[in-house]
Amino acid sequence: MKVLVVDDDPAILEVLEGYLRGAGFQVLKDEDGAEALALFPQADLVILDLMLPKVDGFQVAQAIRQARPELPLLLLTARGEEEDRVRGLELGADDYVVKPFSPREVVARVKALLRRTGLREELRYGPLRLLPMKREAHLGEDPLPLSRLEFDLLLTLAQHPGVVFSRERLLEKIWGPDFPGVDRVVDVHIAALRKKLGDDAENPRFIETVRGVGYRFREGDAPFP
Amino acid sequence: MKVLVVDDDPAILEVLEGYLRGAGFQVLKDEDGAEALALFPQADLVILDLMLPKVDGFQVAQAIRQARPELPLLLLTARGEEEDRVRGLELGADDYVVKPFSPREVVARVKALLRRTGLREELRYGPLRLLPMKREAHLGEDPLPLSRLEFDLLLTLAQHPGVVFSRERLLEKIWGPDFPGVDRVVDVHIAALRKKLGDDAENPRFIETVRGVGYRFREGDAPFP
DNA sequence: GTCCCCTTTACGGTAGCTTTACCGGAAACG
DNA sequence: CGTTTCCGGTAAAGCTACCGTAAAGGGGAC
Repeated sequence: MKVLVVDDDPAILEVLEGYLRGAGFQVLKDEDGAEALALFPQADLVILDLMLPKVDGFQVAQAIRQARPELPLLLLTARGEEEDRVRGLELGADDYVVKPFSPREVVARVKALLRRTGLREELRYGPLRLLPMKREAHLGEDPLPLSRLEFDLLLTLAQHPGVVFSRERLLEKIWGPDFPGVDRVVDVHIAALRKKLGDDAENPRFIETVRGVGYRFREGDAPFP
Repeated sequence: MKVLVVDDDPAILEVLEGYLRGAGFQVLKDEDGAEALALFPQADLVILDLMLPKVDGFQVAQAIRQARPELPLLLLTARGEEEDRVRGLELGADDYVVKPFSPREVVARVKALLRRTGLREELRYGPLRLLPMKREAHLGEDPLPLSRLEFDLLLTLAQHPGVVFSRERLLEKIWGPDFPGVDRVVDVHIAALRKKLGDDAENPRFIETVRGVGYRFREGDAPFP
C-alpha cells in the first residue's frame, strides 16, 4: 500500500515516512510538488501540504483529483489557514490535519481514510476474499495461489469495483511508470486470473472486459463481510 | 515483563507500582529521571513523566528513542500541556495519558501498547518457542542458538504470522534505516535460519518465500501456548 | 592468534513474466 | 446483409530475474 507524501519540510517528510513505514505502508516522497504529478499514479493515497514553495498546492490537488477522482487525499494545513482548508475540501480533499500535528494522528487518519474509501485488511466479494497484507486470496474455503502480478492486478481492480482501468493505467500502477513492454501483457495476466478465478470472459463473475477501454471489477457482491 | 516508571511524585510511583504489580509486571522506578537512562535497557516498556525536576523529560524520551526505537513509550502529561504532548508524540512516544489519571487506565494502556507492539512473554508455534525478553529460542526440547540477526529476523516474522515482509522492510526494521548493503543479505540469513529450524525452502514449516515480494511466517500453528 | 558472525559474490535452477501468433467475434462501413 | 477492420482471448515458447546456497573475505570480541 503506497502513500505519497508531499511537503517542503524535510523533517516532516522524515517523521511521516518513519511512522507510515512502521504502519506497513510504502512511502513515496516529494519535497517540492513537482514530482508529485509523476508519482501519484502509483500511489494509493496522497498526503499533501498546500503551502509549497515552487508550485501551487491547490493546482496539484486539482490535477490529482481530475486524473483520479477516487484517490484519497489528505491535506496538511497550517493552523489558522481556515480558508485554505475550505478551499482544499471544496477541491475534493477527503480530510485534513492541522499543523503542528502528531504523526500518530496522521497515521490514524490515513488508516481511517483507507477504511472509509474501501481499502481494508480484508476485501470480500461473495466467495472471494483478498488479504492485502498477507497477499493471500481465497475462493470459498480454498486458498487461491496467485503470482505477484496476478495478485496486484486483482487487488487493484477489486479495490475500486465498477471503476474501469485502462491497460495503460494498470501498467503504470502495477508495472511501474517506465515499463518498456507492450500492453497486451495485461490481457495475458487477466486471462490467467480468470482461469484461476473460474471466470468466463463472456459472462464473468468478477472481471469484466470493457471493450476498447479496459477492465473492471464487477460491482454487486458487497465488499463487506 | 519489566516496566520502567519515571515520575517525580513518589505517590504516583507507588500507586502505579501497585497496579502494575497486580497486573503481573515487574516494576522499575526512577524519581528524578537521572537513573532512567541506566535502567531503560532492561525495560520492556517505559512510562515517562515529561515534567521532571532535574532533567529534561524530552531529552530522556529522545535518548530512549534513539537507543531503542522499538521500545514502547507511554507519556504522562499534565492537563492542558497540549504542546508538550504534541512534542512528545513527535519525538516518537506511542501513547499518552493526561494527569490526573486512573491507574486502571494506565494499566489498560500499557497492555494495549504491548499488544500493539507485538510483545509477548512467549511466542509458540508448534514446537518452536520464542522468548523475546530473554532472546532465546527453543525447538522442541532443545535450545536453538541463534545469532542476533537471526533472532531478530525470526522474531519480526513470527510476530506477524501470515504477513509478508519485503526485504526492504526487513532491512529497515532490523538492519536500520540507512544500511548501505545489498538486500540479498536477507536471503542468506533466511537460509541460515531455515537450516537451524530444519526448514526446507521448497516446503517450509515456518518461513515461506513469497516470490517477487519477500518472506512470511506461516500461519496455522496457534501463537498462544 | 582463534572463533564467530556478517556481508558479498557467484552460480545454477526455475517460476513466472513477456512476447508472439492465431483465432473468433464485435464493431464499422458500405 | 456482407465485408472489412479491429479488438481481445488464449496457448505456447523463450527468456529473465528471482531465489537458494555454498564459499570466501573481513571485522570484532576475547
